[in-house]
Amino acid sequence: MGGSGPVRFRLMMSDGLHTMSSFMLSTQLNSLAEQNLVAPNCVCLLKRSVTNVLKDGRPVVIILDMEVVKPADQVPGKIGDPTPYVEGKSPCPAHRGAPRKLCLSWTIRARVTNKSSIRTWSNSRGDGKLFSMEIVDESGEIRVTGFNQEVDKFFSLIEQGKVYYISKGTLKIANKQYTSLKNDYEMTLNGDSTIIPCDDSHDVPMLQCDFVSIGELEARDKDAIVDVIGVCKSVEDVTRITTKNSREVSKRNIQLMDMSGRVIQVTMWGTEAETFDGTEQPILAIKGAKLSDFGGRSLSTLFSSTVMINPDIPEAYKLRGWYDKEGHALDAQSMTEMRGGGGGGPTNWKTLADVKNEHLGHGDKADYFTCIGTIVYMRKENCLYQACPSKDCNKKVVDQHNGMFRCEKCDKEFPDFKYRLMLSVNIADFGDNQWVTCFQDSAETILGQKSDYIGQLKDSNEAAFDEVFQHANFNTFVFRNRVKLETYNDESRIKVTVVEAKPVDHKEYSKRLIMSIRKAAVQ
DNA sequence: CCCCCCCC
Repeated sequence: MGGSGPVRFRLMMSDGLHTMSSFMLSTQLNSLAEQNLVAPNCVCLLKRSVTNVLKDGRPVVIILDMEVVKPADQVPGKIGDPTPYVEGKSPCPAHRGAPRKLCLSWTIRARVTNKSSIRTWSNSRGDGKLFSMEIVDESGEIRVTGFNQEVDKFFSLIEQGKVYYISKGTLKIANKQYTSLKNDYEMTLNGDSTIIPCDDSHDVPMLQCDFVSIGELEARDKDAIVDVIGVCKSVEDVTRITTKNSREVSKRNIQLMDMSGRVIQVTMWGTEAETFDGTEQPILAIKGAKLSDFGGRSLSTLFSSTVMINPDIPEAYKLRGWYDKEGHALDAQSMTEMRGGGGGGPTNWKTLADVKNEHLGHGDKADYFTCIGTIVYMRKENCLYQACPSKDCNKKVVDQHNGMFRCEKCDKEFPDFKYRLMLSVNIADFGDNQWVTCFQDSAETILGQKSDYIGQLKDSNEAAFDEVFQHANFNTFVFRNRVKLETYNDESRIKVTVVEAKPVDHKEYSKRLIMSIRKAAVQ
């Protein structure tokens, strides 16, 4: 049994003729042992059991339901003179004295926890179609695959969440590379297999997860398949991406945090990404997520992953309580570090005073931060420059005063130019203010107009040009900035360049303020 | 007998 699972009790049982020590209590019967109801020499009635065969061939009988018909203190001692049961050698009364043989004519009763869609393949070894499912009973879990005829026979019968009697499949060694299921075997349905729905199924467990702490993912191998549970601390908007195979797919990143105090980025795909609502910071349990080394460590869901939102399991309630009480206020460190500091990763929110107090930009590399800022002043003088008209060249051109404009970078003269923006803006928040430089895109966002139109106004209608600036003043934006100490003429000063300016998402902003207040209240 | 699982 794995190190972190519940205690498992092993029993030696005797039927008066033989003893066998490879009995195990299923965990829901642990209380029988813990309360000493099951004690040496008590007489038990085995009502339900399943037999598993270990890798080395030894059978293990998992006791699913058992009644103690006579407590130990009412039994004088050992009954009979039993000898250890030896597979294939000990005579077995139930088989009229013939050696009992463990054969694989078995039937299991298991719940389908995950069912794939039908997939086709075509390679050098042939082609065909298949579906697979994950099933669980009291004793464990296993993946089951049906090919071709078995797809036709069973696919439509199977409903995720339901319980079935399954008999006569072929077992083969599982390739651990593709699964987080705790079973060394996988089952393939064959021509003899039968699957029959089971209606009385309340006692069959739902799903088995072996959650790995997020902090522990650092030590796991890339491409490992893991089960995780955490709080969806924050969620990014859904985006559409085009894959290498030119397929379009929806994608959404979330930040998942657990009691290790660590955060990891999880990417969800397709419909799951589109419909996921993380605004209430739900608990997310994922069975079979793939660990990637992107950004250090990050996770991605697979077609085979099972994503559960606010699952009804103890781990989820524990996490919820922990997060609401203290976890939310933790300065959690992410396992997923974003390169360049700018894109995609967790946002580095700062007030303008923080930027100065924490000496951002004083290190070797530039720092990136995001702030809420209100425009209090813009230098409209020199905010436009005449740039090279060729695509992707924004170099300032030199007016040749003969109707031509020269680009040094392209080493070419042009009869025209394009206007580009480079706007100095003073932004303020509640505590401080800061001069920042906005280039083309962010300047256009702030001014609400395209640069060529602004240039046109400047040349033809100064009142309208001024009006654009009047209109833009005192608006508030979210600014993502790059900050770096710059030295010239022996003088150092902080230079802040706006990487992106976007409108304030007031819902998100309010949520973050509430978080800050909570955090301040705890400290 | 599949094992594709995407993007930065």
